[in-house]
Amino acid sequence: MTPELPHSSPQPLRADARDNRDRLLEAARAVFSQEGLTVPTREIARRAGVGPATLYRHFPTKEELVTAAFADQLRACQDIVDRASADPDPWRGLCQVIENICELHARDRGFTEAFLSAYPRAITVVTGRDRILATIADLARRAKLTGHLRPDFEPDDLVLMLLANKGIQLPSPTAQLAASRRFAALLIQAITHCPHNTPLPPAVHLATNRPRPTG
Amino acid sequence: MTPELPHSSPQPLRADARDNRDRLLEAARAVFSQEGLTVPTREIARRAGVGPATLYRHFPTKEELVTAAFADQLRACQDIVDRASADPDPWRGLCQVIENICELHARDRGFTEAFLSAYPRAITVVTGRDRILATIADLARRAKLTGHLRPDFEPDDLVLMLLANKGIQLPSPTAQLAASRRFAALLIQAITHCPHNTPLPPAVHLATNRPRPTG
DNA sequence: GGTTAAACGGACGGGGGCGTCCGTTAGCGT
DNA sequence: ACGCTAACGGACGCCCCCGTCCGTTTAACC
Repeated sequence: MTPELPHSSPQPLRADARDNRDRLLEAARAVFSQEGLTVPTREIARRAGVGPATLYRHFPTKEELVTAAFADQLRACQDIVDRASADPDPWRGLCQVIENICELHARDRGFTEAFLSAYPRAITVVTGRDRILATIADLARRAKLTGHLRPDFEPDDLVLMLLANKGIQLPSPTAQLAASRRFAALLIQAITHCPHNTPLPPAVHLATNRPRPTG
Repeated sequence: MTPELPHSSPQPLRADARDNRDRLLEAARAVFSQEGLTVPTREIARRAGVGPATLYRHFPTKEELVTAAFADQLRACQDIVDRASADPDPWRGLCQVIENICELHARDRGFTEAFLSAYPRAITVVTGRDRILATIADLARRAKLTGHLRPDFEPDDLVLMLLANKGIQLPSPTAQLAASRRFAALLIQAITHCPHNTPLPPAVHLATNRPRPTG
C-alpha cells in the first residue's frame, strides 16, 4: 500500500528514524514479554517516546511489529532446539527442549502467543515454527530408539504441551517461572517410557496454522 | 443500585420476564460453552431473542450473567468430585476427577474460564471452587496412601493442570475433546508413583482468587 | 545558512463492547 | 374491557483499540 518500505531497508533511514525504530522494537520486546500480545500499540509507542503514527510508519500493522519484535526470540528458540538436537543423547536433548521452551514462555509471555499462531499470517513466525517442530519431531524419533521416550509419544503431543503451557499464566513472574518449571518436569514424567505405563488415547493431529478462531 | 433485585426473587416475576430470563440463561450457557467468556453480551441477547436492555435488567453485569449461567455446571463439577471422593479406591477416584474435569472443559470452554477466576468477584464461583479444591486435596492425600500417587504431588498441582488444560483450545469440538482426553492421560501418567521417577522442582502456591490480571 | 524532503505526532475516523435511558408494549388484576 | 405498572428494546453515551491524515519539525545536503 505505502510506496515506502522502510523495514526492507532498500535505502538507508534517516538517523532519527533508525533510532526510533530501534527504540520501538526494544519497547515492543519488553512490553510483549511482560504483558503479552494484547497490550495496545499506543503503550509501546508511549514507552518508546514516539507518537502512534511513527510506530505505524515503521510497522504498518501490529502483526508486523510482533513479527519483527520476536525475530530474535524465534532464532533463540531455533538455537535451543538445534543445540538439543545435536546432543548425543536424544532423550536428554528432548527433555532440555521441553524445559527450555517452558521456561522461555515463563519469561516471555508474548513469544508463545506469537509462536502459537496468534497471527497466522506472519510468515516468518510460521515457517520458523514449522522448522522447529520438524527438528523436534526428528529428535523425538531418535529419543524413542533409546527406550527412554514412550513409544506412543507423537510429535503433535509437543504442540499440545505448548498449548497447555500457554495456559499457565500467573501474575507474579517468579511464580510463573516456578510453575512452568514444575509443569515441565511433570510433562517429562508423562512421556517417560515406563514398563507399566498405561496406553494413551489416540493422538490429535494439530494443524497449528489452519484455524480461523473467531469470525 | 437498582431498586429491583430480580435474581434474588423477592417477588414473583411476570410470566414473560421469567420466560426471557430462562431463555437468556439457556443462550448464555450454550454460547459460553462453545465460544468462551469473550463472546459479547449482545450475541447472547440476540440468540435469546431479546434486546440488550432486557439482558442487563435481569443480570446487571456480565459477571452476574456468567455466575448464574455456570451455577449448574459448578454443581455438576461438585458432583463429579464428590462421587470420585466416595470411590473406595482414592487413586481411581483422583484419576476420574482429572479425566472428567478435563473433559468438562473440552465440552464447555466457558466453565474453566469462569472457574479459574476470570471474574474473581463472583462469590458463588469462588466459594464453590474452594470447596471443590478442598475435596480434591483430601482425595489426593488418601490416594498417596495407596502408593499409586507420587508422594511429591501437591494439591496446587491440580490447579496447575487446570490452568494448563485451559490453554488447550482448538477450533474443532471433536479435536478439542480428543486433545483433552490425551492430555488428561498424560497428566495421570505424570503424577503416577513410579520407583524411578525423577524428583519434581518445588511446587508453587497458587492463590487462584488473588490475581488482578490486567488493569 | 538555506532548501528540500524525510520523518514526526497530535488529532481524527471507524469499529466494537459494556451498560443506560426513555418511549413503547403488553401482562396482570379488577 | 380497562387501567396500571412491570417489562421490553432501540438508540445512546462512554471507553478502548487499531490505523490514517495533515500540518509541523528537523535531519541531510549543498
